[in-house]
Amino acid sequence: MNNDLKQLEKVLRENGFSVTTARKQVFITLLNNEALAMRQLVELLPNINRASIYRIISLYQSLNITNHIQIGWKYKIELSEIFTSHHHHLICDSCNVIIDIPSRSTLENELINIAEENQFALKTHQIELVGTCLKCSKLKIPS
Amino acid sequence: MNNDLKQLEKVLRENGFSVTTARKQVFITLLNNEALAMRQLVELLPNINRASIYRIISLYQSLNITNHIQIGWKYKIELSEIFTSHHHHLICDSCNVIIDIPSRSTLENELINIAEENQFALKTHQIELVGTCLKCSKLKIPS
DNA sequence: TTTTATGCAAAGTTTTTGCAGCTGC
DNA sequence: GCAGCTGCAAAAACTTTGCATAAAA
Repeated sequence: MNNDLKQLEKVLRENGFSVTTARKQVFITLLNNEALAMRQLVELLPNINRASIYRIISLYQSLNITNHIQIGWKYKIELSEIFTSHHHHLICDSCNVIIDIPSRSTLENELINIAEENQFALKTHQIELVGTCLKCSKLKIPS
Repeated sequence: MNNDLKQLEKVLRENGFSVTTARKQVFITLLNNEALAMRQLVELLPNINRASIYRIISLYQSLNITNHIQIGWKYKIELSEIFTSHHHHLICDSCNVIIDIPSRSTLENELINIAEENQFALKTHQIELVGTCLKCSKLKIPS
């Protein structure tokens, strides 16, 4: 069976939660897609009730299975670094495309230092770079 | 007159928007407070209509006067680095306190490089470190 | 069989919209 | 005076809740 799915089951069981069809389906959907808005998730899973999807994502948040990423006023859900390689985001403020970029150790170490200096037990972090992608920059009419 | 307020007026005028009482009040409220949820902003400004506050924040977002910062499912609004010194956030997942930390050039340069490598015209960025603050770590009952 | 999760329907929140009237320029 | 804002009220979108039923352990 899929390795990621095994990992999901492990996390759920270790924390005393059941492994259900709905929870697996939500997980698989996130695995097969880029970051999704709740609305998209609901649309992609018509056989699972809206309220259940909210409850599942809420659980996943608290178990650190997913992350929220902020895009302007809205947010999207993606699997956390337990399941995807750790990365950061370039977000185009024109076309809203999200480009995943792998992290690098210099950056990561810097963050670890900052946390230590503030006596902060770091669990996770997010870096979002907001700007304009090459395609949109080119499209822009020069003033 | 307040220097920050002058700067606000400048940004508004340069982009062809009027300087109104409501816009100044929203700005001053953000200036005098830590990051605020929309609901708090609405409560702090009972004489300005809810819808207007949304419209103002929406405008401020697009002019880069404010930023959204993500806290779990929710977000808060704060003034952008035009008005506050550029900083990042340590967010405690237990008590939700937000600690502002000044940035450092090594970190900033690293981000600039990443943007360049991806041919991305960087406008702004956010870094959130999520974990547990010293106080909450101490409170935790060892298992 | 007992506990835990889901579906459904309804309520609660948050955000957006259209339009009339007021303000800033 | 005109263009652009704001207030108001209503709608739309999003999220949460309680309880009956179904699925997991």
